Amino acid sequence: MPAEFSRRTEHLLDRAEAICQHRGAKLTELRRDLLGLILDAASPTGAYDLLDRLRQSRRGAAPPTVYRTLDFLLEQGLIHRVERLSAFVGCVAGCTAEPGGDSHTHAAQFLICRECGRVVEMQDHNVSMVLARAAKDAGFSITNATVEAEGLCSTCRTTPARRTTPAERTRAH
Amino acid sequence: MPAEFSRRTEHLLDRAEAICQHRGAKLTELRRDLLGLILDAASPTGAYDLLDRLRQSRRGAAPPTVYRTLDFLLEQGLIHRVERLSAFVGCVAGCTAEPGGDSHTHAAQFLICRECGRVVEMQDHNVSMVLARAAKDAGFSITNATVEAEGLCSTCRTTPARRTTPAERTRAH
DNA sequence: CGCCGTCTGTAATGCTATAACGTATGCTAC
DNA sequence: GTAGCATACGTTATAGCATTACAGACGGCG
Repeated sequence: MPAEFSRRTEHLLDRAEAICQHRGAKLTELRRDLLGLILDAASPTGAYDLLDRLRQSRRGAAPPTVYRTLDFLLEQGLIHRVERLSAFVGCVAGCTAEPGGDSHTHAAQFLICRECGRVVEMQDHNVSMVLARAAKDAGFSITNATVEAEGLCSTCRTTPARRTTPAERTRAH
Repeated sequence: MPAEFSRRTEHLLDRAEAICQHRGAKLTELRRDLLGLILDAASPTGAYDLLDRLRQSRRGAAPPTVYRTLDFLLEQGLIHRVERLSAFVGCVAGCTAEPGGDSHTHAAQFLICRECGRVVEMQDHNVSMVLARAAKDAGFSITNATVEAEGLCSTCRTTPARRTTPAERTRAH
């Protein structure tokens, strides 16, 4: 049976399902469950963490189960991979796009706070444009870019440092 | 005994050694050898590939040998890590900086051709500035950014596709 | 029905990175 | 000189991330 998620997540899942359907792709129960786990997590989550959680509803799950499903979700633009963390995070923009929307790839940038570990997703057009421009000057046409910045978030710059653990971040909401 | 490298690489190694000395860091024989291997390779190289090559001059080398040394070289700005490839590449700018130069971190961007696999390093100020600006608007101060774009290089856009193997790229020059 | 493509299960393996502990060497202070 | 300390490196084991390869299940379609 399908897993249960927060109201917000269930809503995003329904939108994602509509988007997939419109594209002729199937958001199967497995895919829906995994996407739900990712969307419900408060921060980027590793593949094996997801596997552990997935096993609570699917006993037989194994690494390929997760990686295959992640590949699908990445292709559909419903999640992102954060390279520096080897972790995956939901893409609200991808899940709420108009079902008719053409491209499923949109440029994102991630800001990772080295103090509290929190990750923020930006979708800044200037960044993508300037990067594309610079690449073009080098004779290069970009299809897809990874932009991940490490630094301090506004909270951690102004308050005494306190690093949250991954577990704290993961289950919050 | 120290390993032997191309003329160009030996020259870069000498410069790197001067830079380290100026900073009070020691470019030991191990570190020099590994940096030489990285600089001599024609493309980003994985840690275990480097380990294999390193063993030709150091029988006892093991993963920590390599990773510790890579950490040192990264700290000194003599190499970069390409996240998308889990691989390491020499930084000519880092190896040729003025020994008096202050910061050893300079922003770099990588362009990875998905057809031929070649990687180009850019150091575009606009990209760093626009990214820093966008982050600031989100209340974030960047210390360090990963920018890696995938796409097609000028050659691969104009000629029939022909993907080189990692091995071909690695030993070229 | 028989074929084919997609999705998932299962076992094994490979690649990337780190932990933990030991040894050697060189520097500084006394 | 030697005690104390820091740095560099050796060695063994293990943790963490990802893929290969093959098999079964299921649905659509000629």
